[in-house]
Amino acid sequence: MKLEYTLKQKSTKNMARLGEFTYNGKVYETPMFMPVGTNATVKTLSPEELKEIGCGIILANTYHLWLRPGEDIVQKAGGLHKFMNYDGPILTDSGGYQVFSLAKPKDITEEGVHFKNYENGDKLFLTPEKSIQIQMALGSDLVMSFDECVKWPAERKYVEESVERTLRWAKRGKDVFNNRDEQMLFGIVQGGEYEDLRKHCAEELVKMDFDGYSVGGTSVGEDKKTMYKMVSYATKYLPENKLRYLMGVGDPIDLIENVMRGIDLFDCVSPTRLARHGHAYTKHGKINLKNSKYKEDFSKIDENCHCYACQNYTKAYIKHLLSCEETFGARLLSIHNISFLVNLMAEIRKNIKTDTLEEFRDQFILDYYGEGYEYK
RNA sequence: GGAGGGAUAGCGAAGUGGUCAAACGCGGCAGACUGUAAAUCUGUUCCUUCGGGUUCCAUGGUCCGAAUCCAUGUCCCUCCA
Repeated sequence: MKLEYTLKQKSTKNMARLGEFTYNGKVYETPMFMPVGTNATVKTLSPEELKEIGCGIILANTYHLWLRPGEDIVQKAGGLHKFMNYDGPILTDSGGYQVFSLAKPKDITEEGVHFKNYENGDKLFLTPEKSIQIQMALGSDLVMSFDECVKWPAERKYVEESVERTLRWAKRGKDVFNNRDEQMLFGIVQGGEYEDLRKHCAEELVKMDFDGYSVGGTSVGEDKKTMYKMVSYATKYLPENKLRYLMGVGDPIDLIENVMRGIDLFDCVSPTRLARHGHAYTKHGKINLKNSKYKEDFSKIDENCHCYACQNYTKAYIKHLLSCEETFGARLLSIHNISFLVNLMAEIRKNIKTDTLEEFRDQFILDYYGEGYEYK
């Protein structure tokens, strides 16, 4: 059954919103953070661990699963949920980010985008229709339109053309999707840092009436102030009764700031990638457990954290695991980092209820960055 | 006892007269990472008051100039007895 969003409460001071949806009989609250599992697995973690952490929606990637193992195989397996043994909601990205990360400008055409398989050199061509068909075959719950995630900075003229193309692609994808009962389709707002382009893109998508809306083209190298503007320019024109998903954003402070700008869903590779690279989020900022100063530090990663890693292991032990390149270190840090963001979202929701999000943000910044923090 | 080979920065290993403070790899120390080509990538790694100083087993020598050539010594390895 299609997941249905209900708006429960709005802040009186900013655009923050509290909402919920039910999936397989379980109620999930938004705003929410969604960990990324590109290849139908959140790197190093099992579905059971994800549930224990308190994750709701997780992500998978159309592009990667299309190439390997192929959507037909996932379909034969009984769909993505069965294939990867995750019974919570799954969102699939459309391949739009790979337009940003893998394709060159000349590879982008009106019809679709040419890619070269980095594994074997095969020529690939992904179209909006194909992306939606793959996602339908995968059976994810939240399906993303195929879009162009534009680099930053970009010339206004280019962004203008790109937005129009992304709108045409959204329409083409939607026609193929044909309002399926069991899946939601999201339109993606692009438009770079240009307010009128964001507005135009949002309004045109809303006219097409999607099940939810994403804000894309952020976290591509811009400074935080610019990112926040991009988000405001988009959410301002989106309907209140639909989910809004900010794609690829996961820096802790960005979660708070963008909830205040009306975002419900976030995803980011940071917690898992940083974990594999030895870093941990803490209330007092990000730390690098590989640093020699943790060699004899027998304290928890974060005194305030109740995750499995913090309950049972010390910094010194995790540092040791990282030094030996033992995979358990990356797992423990992945558990911790995702927990940190999941817990942060819970704190955010609590503060929306009491309408104290701004005070919460100010205190968070003070704890995390110390005095004199400036948005960069 | 005899014959040969070798000793280079924390480790492994290039280099065999000037362009060598010495490639490269590992290890060490840091940094980066935002819809994952990422358990990856980048920087740094003799000392320094940034002028320079002291290095390639040790000592002596040849040469304008030596990690590189010669002599002696020390240690290690292989083979033959």
